[in-house]
Parts: sequence; structure tokens; C-alpha cells
Amino acid sequence: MAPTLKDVAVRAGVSRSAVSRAFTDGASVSAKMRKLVEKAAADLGYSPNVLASSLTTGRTKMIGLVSNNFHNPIFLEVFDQFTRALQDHGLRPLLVNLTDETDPAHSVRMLRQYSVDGVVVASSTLPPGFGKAFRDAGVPVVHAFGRVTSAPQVHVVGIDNIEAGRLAARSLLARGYKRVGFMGGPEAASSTQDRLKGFVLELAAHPRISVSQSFATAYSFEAGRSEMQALLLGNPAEAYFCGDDVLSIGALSAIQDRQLSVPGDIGIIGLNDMAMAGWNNINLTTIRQPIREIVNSSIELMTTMLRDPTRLPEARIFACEIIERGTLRPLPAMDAT
Amino acid sequence: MAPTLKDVAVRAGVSRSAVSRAFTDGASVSAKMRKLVEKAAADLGYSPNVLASSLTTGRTKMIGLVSNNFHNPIFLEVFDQFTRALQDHGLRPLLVNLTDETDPAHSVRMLRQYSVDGVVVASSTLPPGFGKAFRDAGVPVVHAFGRVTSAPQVHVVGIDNIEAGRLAARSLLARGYKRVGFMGGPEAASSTQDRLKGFVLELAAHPRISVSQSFATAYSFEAGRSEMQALLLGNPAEAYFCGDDVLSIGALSAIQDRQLSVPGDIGIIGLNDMAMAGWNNINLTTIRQPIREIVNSSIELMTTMLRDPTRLPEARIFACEIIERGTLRPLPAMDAT
DNA sequence: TTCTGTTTTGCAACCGGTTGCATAATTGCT
DNA sequence: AGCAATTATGCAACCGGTTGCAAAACAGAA
Repeated sequence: MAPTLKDVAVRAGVSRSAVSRAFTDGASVSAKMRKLVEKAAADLGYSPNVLASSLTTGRTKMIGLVSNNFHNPIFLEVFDQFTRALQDHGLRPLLVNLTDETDPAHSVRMLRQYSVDGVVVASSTLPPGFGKAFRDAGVPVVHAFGRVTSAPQVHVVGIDNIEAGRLAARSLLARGYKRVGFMGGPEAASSTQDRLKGFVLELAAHPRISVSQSFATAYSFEAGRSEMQALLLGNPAEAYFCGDDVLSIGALSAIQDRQLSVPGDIGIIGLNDMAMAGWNNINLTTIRQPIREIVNSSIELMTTMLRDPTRLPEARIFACEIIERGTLRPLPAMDAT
Repeated sequence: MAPTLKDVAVRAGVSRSAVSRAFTDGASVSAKMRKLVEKAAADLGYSPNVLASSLTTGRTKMIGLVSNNFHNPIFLEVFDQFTRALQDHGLRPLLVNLTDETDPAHSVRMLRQYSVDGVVVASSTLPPGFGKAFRDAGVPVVHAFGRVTSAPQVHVVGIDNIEAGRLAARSLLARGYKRVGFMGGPEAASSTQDRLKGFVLELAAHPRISVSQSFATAYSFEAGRSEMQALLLGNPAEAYFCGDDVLSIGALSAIQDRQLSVPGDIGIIGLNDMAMAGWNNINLTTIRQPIREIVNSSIELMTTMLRDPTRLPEARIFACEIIERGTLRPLPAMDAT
């Protein structure tokens, strides 16, 4: 159906190798040969079959983009950034949705069958077996939004969740809250644990501050809402650090239902800074996770790995910043500097 | 690196064809041969290279998933559904982000280089040239969420936007609004035009109802918000049909800013029913677009096309339904039936 | 012009599989 | 057991490219 290299060769009256070389930069071809071949190729509407060439070159220029976060709106932004960044590097994302995957080995096998050049996992946890399987196969893996450890198995790019927890704690302290709470996502998630750890660690230096903690069952609006509803039945804290913006928005909705004011009665600080957090009917004070930087850094790491596969796993940590909006009371006035 | 078919053949002491056949259903192989080969393959950790086999079979089992909607949260759901539906059929999505693509021909070429078996476009408009290019190449195209015409160039699956406009108009009529408005997305979009058309068509039968129209510059929160702000400076209608939920939420925020009540002062009905519309601090009355049905139908159409590529383009239209929540005044009480 | 040194070009083998065809091994029947 | 009809297997060619190597073409220098 589609014209092949051979068709072009025949039409141009040259050998197949000549055509192949005309399409490879830096190959040994004369200018006139290249012109001749390009003419014939254009006439036929030929363009080389990447998959066929991958057989000999070993490169498909496809990158597995693996995630299980298809419900948190922040991930639409993540996918947008990833696909564009990959495209800018001439790479193609083969998307894998891990959501209802019971056996990650299945995805591993699939990605290997398609000979992807690399794998980017965009998720807080690396599916079991991914690290080893791809390392053994010599396929670079970058774990974006993952937990940063001192001796990573694969490349990790993300934020320091402990530091984010501390940052949240410091903001609450600075605003004079005396009874604060941590409302995390699922307790088992390492990101949740780390954020909690940082949060309490920072507050440990302030023994007069009381700290409570609780966990929503998922990173979802409903989970945040019902968790906050439960908290409001007891003796709620003055301000909560929620593990995620969606959770925060759920919590806000529960608070509003009870006719309580934010930040008057209860303060909320989230994490992520998704687009919606800035919508002025939500106006959530939150900790921004630098999505674009994380994505770009992940892709850059990936491309250098493609060039030099022996590179050792490395962790890249980005700083978070507070985005001050309207769900925490303002900082007390400062003395003039 | 990875074991090849030849390695397996050697280890099992059989021919390469035997191994190949052992891995193809319905091939002529004896049970003991299959067992023998499977043993050897398992020992070596072999799994066949799909790309290599695609060379001869002509099937890659990859489907191009093309979209330019990486900002509307509803599309995260769309991607979730598509990736899962594809995976369920043993197909792999090669994701293409058209957002900042100036020349669609570029994407066409890329998809052909990767020999995708089919292309799903998830977008209200089909990029120019897509239809013809892939038809000529014999690659099936399904346009999901597209405009349904009587003689489609490619398969189209979606809703009848004119009907959706009528549905919105009928809901407003039924609730007794006398001055209604259409607040669409970008004026050029055919989906906007169709929704408007249906809306005014239905209202044409009620000459005493006044109808106004305006267009936001994008399908975004900010665009909806500033459009509504502008409307509120003049003499706003009693209720608006907004072209999209995100737009609606922007409009709601502008209304709230002016201390007006919804639905007391102004009613809003959206379109899509994205997850957020159901969040109870938004609680948007809206027209549900049956995402899952559209996606499943698209994939089903795709798989039948893969089996029978000669099938003629077909349009599949799904009905929308009103999801009644809190941004339109209630229906007037009815007489007992 | 002749000879050497440097590109260019083509040949042929290979990448990892599939498949039509001919041959070998089974099976079913008498 | 003997023979025809089936079913399994292997050979070799092919899918659409790439690439090492040797031969051909070209260039510059003597």
C-alpha cells in the first residue's frame, strides 16, 4: 500500500542503501544523490517506516508513559506537559493506564514487546517489579512525582514531601494557629506518610501547638468531604493541611455546609495548586508542586539516559512554594524591616 | 539483549517457524510442540517482538489517540475511558497532543511512520486533512465527540449538539424563564454553532420568550467568568445555557461575586456533567454527555473496522439527559397524572 | 596522464519475525 | 499390515529497513 524504500530506489534508479542513507543524517551521501532520492520520495509520498528501522537500530523513539492517576485533574496537566515535552524531543508516548491493572508484570511485558526506548512512570508509587524488570532489560526508567530516597533504584524526579509537610506546618505556625490538623490521603501511600512526617517534625519544636491527624480513604472530593464532615462532628482543629487540592476542596465543601466560614472558623491549606485552586470561587491557599519543572526535568533525564544508558540513578528534588490565596488567615503584620 | 525467537528455537531444538507458530493462535502446531516451545520460552523469558511481526502481518495493534483538549477536566475522564477500552481489546494508545501543532500533516506523517492500525480523534473538530490522508492509506479513523453530519467522511460518534441545544431550551421553558440567554464557547466552533442553533430553533416556537446570545473566547473558567461579568454589567437574562461546564462554573463565580443568587436571580445550565459539576459546592444543573457510551462505541467501531476495513463511514448519535441539580429553579408543580 | 587518497555507491547479510510450499510424521480405515 | 488422508514440521523467501565491506568514482598532486 504505502510506498517502501524499494519503490523509491527503483524510481530514482539507485540502490536501496542509497535511499536509506539519504534519509539518515550524517550518512555518507553526495548532495546530488540526496536531492535525487528526495525528489523520488516526494513524488511517491514516501516516508520511512520507523518500526522497520527500529529492528536494526534498536530504537523505536517510543516512550512508555505509565500512570494510574486518571482521576485527579492535576494529571491532565501532567499528561499535557509530558506529551508536549516528548514530542518536542521527537519521542512518542505509548500511554499505559495502570488503573485496573492487577498484575504490573503484564504492563512490563507489553512495554517490552513494543520495545519502548524508555519508560516514564507518573505516579507517587512505582509499581512493584518495574525497576528491576527494566533495569535488567537495559531500558531507562524515570519515576516522576515519586518518592525521593537517598539511593534510588531508578531515576526519580519530584518534590521532597517531608519538606512540603514542614512548609505547611511553618505556614500555619506563622499565622498563629494553635490547634492544627493533618488530613492526608490514603494512609498507606508513602507520599502521605512523608508529608505527615514533615508536618509533625516541624511542629515538634513547638510543644504548645496541638496536632491531630486523620486520613481520607482516597484522593477524591468525596473522600475529603466526608472526612471533614466527620472531623466537624468532633472538636475540629483551627486549620488543616490537606494532602491534596481535591481533598481540600472536598473539605471546604463540608465546612461551608455547616455554615462555618473559611478562613474565619477553619483554615485550609492544600497541595498541588491545580488550575481549579485558583478559580476565585475556590481560591485555595496551597503548596504549589512545580509540575512543569518536574516534567521537563524527567524528560531531560530520559533523553540523557537514551544517550548514555550507563548513567547511575539520580534523584532530582524540586522546591515547593506557598501560593497564598484565601483559605488561611493572613500573616500577622510585621515590624518594618 | 532480550531473547529472540531464534534463541528459543535453538534451546527447544526446533525450527524458528515452529516457535513462531507456537505463539500464534490457530496455527498448525501439535500440542506437544507447543508445550515444548513454551517451556523453552519461559526458561529464557522470551516474549515475541510485536514490532517485528508487524512487518509481515501489517498489524501493530497500536491506535493513534489524537486530541487537543488537554485543559478541560472532562477529557481526563475521556482519556481514562479510552485507554482502558483500548487495553481491554489488546490495543495500545499512541498519544498525540495536537495542542500546539501548527501543521496537522505532521501528525499524520508521524502516525503513518509508526503504522498505527487506526486513529481515534477525540476532539470536536477533525484536523484538516486527517480524513483524506488516512482514508487514502486505508487506516480507519473514528472521530469521537465530533460533529455528526448526514454523510460523514469518517466514522463519527457523539451527541447531537442541535438536540442538546433544544433540550436546554426546553428545560428553561419548562421552568418558566421568560428571558433566556445562550453563552457559548468560541463562536467559530461547529459544536457551539449547533448548540446555539438548536437552542434558538426550539425557542422560535415561543415568540414571547426573549433570547440573547454571546460567546466566550475559550472553553475555560476565566473566559466564562469574564463573559458573565460583561453580561452582568448590562441587562442580564434570567437564565443561561452555557456551552460547557467549565464555562458554567466561571459564570457562576462571576454571579456570586456580584452577590447575586443562583438560581434565585440567575439560572445556569451547563453541558457535559463533569465530575466537578456534582461536587456539592458547585452543584451544577447540566446536560450529561454520555462519555462512557461514546468511548465504548468508538472503540467498538474501531475494532469492527479493523476486521472489515471496507465498512462505510457511519455516524452514531447518543442522547443526552438533563442532570437536575441546583442551578436552575425547580420545575413548577404538576397536576396529578 | 598516472597514481594515490578520499568520498560515494552497491552488494549482501542481517534485524526478529511470518508464511507458502514441500516433505515428514500421524492418523484412520480396511 | 498397508495405504490414503490428515496434520506437523522445516526450508527458504520475504516484510522494510540498516550497515560493514569492497568496488567504483572522484579529487588532487606529481
